[in-house]
This record gives sequence, C-alpha cells and structure tokens, in this order.
Amino acid sequence: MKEEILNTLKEITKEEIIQIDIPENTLFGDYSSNIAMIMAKKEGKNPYTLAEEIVAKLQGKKNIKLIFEKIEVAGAGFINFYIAKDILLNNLKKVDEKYGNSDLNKGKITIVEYSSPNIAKPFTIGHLRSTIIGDAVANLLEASGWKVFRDNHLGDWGTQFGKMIYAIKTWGNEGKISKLDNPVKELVTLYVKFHEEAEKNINLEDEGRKWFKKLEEADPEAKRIWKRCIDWSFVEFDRIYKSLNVSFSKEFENGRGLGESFFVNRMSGVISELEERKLLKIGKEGAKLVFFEKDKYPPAMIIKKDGTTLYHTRDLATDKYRLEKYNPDLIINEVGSEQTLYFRQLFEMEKLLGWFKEGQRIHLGHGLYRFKEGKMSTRKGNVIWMEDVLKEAIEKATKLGSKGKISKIVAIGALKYNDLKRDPKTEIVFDWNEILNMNGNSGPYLQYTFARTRSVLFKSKSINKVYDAVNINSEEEAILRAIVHFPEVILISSSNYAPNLLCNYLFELASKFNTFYNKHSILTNENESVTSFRLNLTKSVGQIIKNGLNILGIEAPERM
RNA sequence: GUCCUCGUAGUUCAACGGAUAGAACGGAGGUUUCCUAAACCUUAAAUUUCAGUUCGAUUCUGAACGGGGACACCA
Repeated sequence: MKEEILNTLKEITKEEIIQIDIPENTLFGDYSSNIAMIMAKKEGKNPYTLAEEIVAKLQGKKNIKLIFEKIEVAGAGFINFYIAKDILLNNLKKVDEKYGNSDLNKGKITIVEYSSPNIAKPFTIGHLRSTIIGDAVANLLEASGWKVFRDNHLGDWGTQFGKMIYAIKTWGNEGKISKLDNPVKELVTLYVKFHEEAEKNINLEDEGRKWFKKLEEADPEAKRIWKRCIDWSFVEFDRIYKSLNVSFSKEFENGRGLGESFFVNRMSGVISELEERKLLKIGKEGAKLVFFEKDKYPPAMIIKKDGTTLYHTRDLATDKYRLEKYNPDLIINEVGSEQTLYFRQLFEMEKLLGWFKEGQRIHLGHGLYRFKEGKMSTRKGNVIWMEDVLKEAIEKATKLGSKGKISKIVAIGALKYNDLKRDPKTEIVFDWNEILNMNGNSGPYLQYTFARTRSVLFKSKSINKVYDAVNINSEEEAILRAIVHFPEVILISSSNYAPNLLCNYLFELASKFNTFYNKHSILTNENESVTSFRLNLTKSVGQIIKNGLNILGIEAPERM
C-alpha cells in the first residue's frame, strides 16, 4: 500500500525522492507525505494549495481510490491517507506464519558476526548483548530476504594466551581444572592473579609475550594448553547458547564459528597484499603500520616489533577469506562501540585494498554495560556472570507464577527483550531490577499477550471465518490499522539494523490488544458475526506477536 | 591534548527535520461473573545552556557545560 502511494506520487509530481511516513498519531491517517511542503519550497508556492492540487490528482487514480477511503490535506500541507475498512478487513485474512517476511533482498548475501566471546574469559552480560542483538539483526535480515551466514568470531588467539599459559603453568593444575563444572571460573582467577603479580614484577608481561610467541611458532606444549583452554571454555559456551536458543552457521566449524586462530595461517597473504600495494610503513621501534591520508585516523599496526601479529592482521585475513569464499554484499560486525575507531581503521584499509565499497562493511556497535561506579573489567575481576543473571531471572519468573520450562522461556524472554528494546548504541548502567523487568514494556508482557490470545482461542472451541457486515469499534479499528504496518516495520527495522523498532511496534500492538480485551466481550457476545470477527482478530494479533518474537529470537509460550 | 559518542519526566528509555514530545518503572487513585491482574483505566511529571540554518529543530550546524569511550606493540 505504501508502494502504491509512492509510485503514484512519483508519477504525479515527477519528484525523485518522496517520503512516506507512518504518523505516530493515528488521527493523521495510516500514511502521510510532506511532498507538497518540499515542492512548495522549491517552486515558491503555497504548500497548502499545492497539496490540494496533488490530492485532486490522486483522487483521479483508480488504484488509489480503491485502497484509500479518505485523502486529506492537514496542518501546514501534509497529505494524509486513510485506508478503507474493507481493505483493512481483507488484510486481516492475509496474516499467517509468513506474514512480515519478504523477498525484497533476495539473492543478496551477508555475513553477520556476533557474540564473539573470548576463550578463557567469562561470558558476561557484555557478550550477552552482542549475542542477542546480533542474532536478532541476523533474523531481521533473513526475514527481509537476505541469505545470512552467522559467524562467531571467537577470541581464541592473542597475547593473552601467553599470559594464560604462563599462569596455568605457574599457579594452576590442569587435572583439577578439567573436573570443574565451570572451568573458566578457575581460568579467570588465574588471569586476575597474573595481572596482580605483574604489577609487582614487570618481567611477567615479557613472560606472557614469550609464551604467545611460542604459540605462534607452534610449540607443542603451548599448543596443547591452548587447546585445552578452548574445550574448557566451550563447556560454558555450549550451555549458554543452548539456553539462549542461539546458533551459528554450520559452515563455520560446524557451528562453533571461525575463531581468530583459524586465520593464523592466512595472514601472510594479507601482509604481502599490503606490501604489494605499498601500504606498510616501518614505525619508530620497528613495527609495521598502515598510515591514513591526512591522518584521518591514527595509524593501524599490522606487525609488532617482535614480528607477531595483531587483531587487525587477523581481521583483515578474516575478511579476505570471507570475500574469496562467499563474496558477500555486506558484512556486519556486532561488537562493542568502544571499538569504533578500530573498525573505522579496518574498513578504511579494506577500502584501500579495494575489497569493499562504502556501505558494505558495517560495525554495529553496542554500548557497554557498566556499573554506576565505573567499567566492568575482567582483569579486575568485577564482572557479572551470565550464569548468575540467568539464575536470578528464572527465580523471578517462578516467583511470578510460571513453572518449569515456561519460567525459563519467560526469563530468557525478559533478558533478551531488555537488550533489544533500546537503541543498541546506548550504554546501560547495570541494574538488577531493570534487566529482570517483567512488567510493562518487557518480553514477558508480549509473551503474556500471546498466551492470552491462545487461551481465548482455546476456550472458544471453533473459529468461523465468516464475519461480514461487522461494525468495527475504535479499539478494533486501531488494531486493524496497526496490523497493516507489520511488514513495513520489519523492513525498516532490518534496513536500519534496529531491532528496537520492531520491539516498539510489538509493544504497541500488544497494548492495543490488551486494552481492547479489557473493554469488549468476545466469548459471551450474542452476535455470532461479531464474535467470529473478534476471534479472527485475536488469532491474527497472536500470529503477529509470535512472528515478531520469533525474529527477535524470543520464544512465545502457549501458556504462562 | 586529539578524535568518537551521548545529554529528553524522580529513574530507564522512545520520537526518517514534521502535526498535541510517547512509553515503562516508581508516585497518587481506581478496575477482577467472556480469556490469564505478568493485565486494564485515571492522574502528576521532561527536551542541559546559548547562538544559527529552516515554513517547521529533541533531531542539522557552531560554541559552552556535563556523562561515557578510544587514541602504536591488548582485543
């Protein structure tokens, strides 16, 4: 319907760019355009009369007349469109499990990289954020037609493993660690100890570097301990991903994701490509760096003075591999926003190498969780463990009355929704009440509303599809009008990589529905046609909430 | 010091340059004989400051103030 307006307006006005809005206030119609105001400015005319002229021409178009019962000029010269009732009713019948999906981006390929926890470090609520947002964005892209590959770029390589190996050898006991329920906890304790000791003894940092160099040179002992660290970590990761119902493409190490170590042997290709293009310069102390035009960004280090590589080197190798193997139209990195500069450097290098054009590389940076007092830090040991958050959430859901499996679904729903409902880039001050919120604009609210629709349908026994000649009340009309916009919201949400827009929509729809239900009778209504219509409305709203939650990666339970 | 971000009710967040700035939590008051009160209804409460661009600015530009982050051998 939006397309219909857009095409017709283009035809009438001969303008290239035309904006069609969905007004926040439904008083202003289902769609609205400010085209008359834009044109009036250019042509020096009165916007209001120009709008009236455009409306007169629109009224002459058959296709437009068929869809819209009213088109009017309002305010300073807005043109507002009101969809006809029969079109609204007809649209209601289109709602099914596929409603909202489109093939707009059919044939396009994208790789979405998210979660990316570090081996031997805690899976914290910070990683939770990347996991949840990344997964939802991947789902959104899929719903709008993209072929999506999901990658978990594990932090399984780097200097910290030198420190880790040194710490395990010096203070740890491998046999004991293996028997633990959550081995990572012990690894983190060792890691914290390393940094405490390093403050007293400067040589320790060098010891760490030495062991990492050994690892890069494939020293058997270094390699063996490193591999054990990965397996120890996956004891926890597997558990968390299963709980969260998140998984990665099986093309990548059978769903474990391609970690940085996967690219260790592919870095020489990148380095020689940079050399060929004469992009590498020697720095003050012998490291090799890429410098940027006019010092747009600080230089990016590719090789350290001791000859070992860095994160940039590995990321370049990663994208080279992706480019050669999948030729994607788009690669998204869902990584904390503290790495914004880092990614700008990376993308600039990739542009210099001629790998990607503007807009093909996206860093979706989310704000960090922090405490009121300051930053969370693995090194200092003040982090919130994912496990604990999950435990608390399930406890709260149980207290509110759900049982067994449902309490877990509700708990996860609350956690996910609290991350998704806000703009990803806002930072979050950690607060137990907020993260476990299950009232108002929350995951459980949507789940509750869905369960409510199921309950009504179950009690009603049968549903009759015929509901002609119903008088629609204002609450029903508001719902019908909202239903029309679901597919558009998916597209807007996906092209902006913004799951929060979908959250807003779903919450508003659910709100309208709950309001309607507390006000009007359904099961005891004497008019069969009205009952039938209301049941169909209920069914459709339930279906949309389910579809929406699905895209957000949240389960919709039949009962609560 | 340089760069990036953010600044909206008591709190946490919304609002492609649009129309009366919208929610949730918390506060005050109310609603359970169709479904499930994790709900619904009523109510008080906000755009950091100063300039500028515009028919129109929370949104864009500049400055100030304030929070957060990043800046060569971590990732």
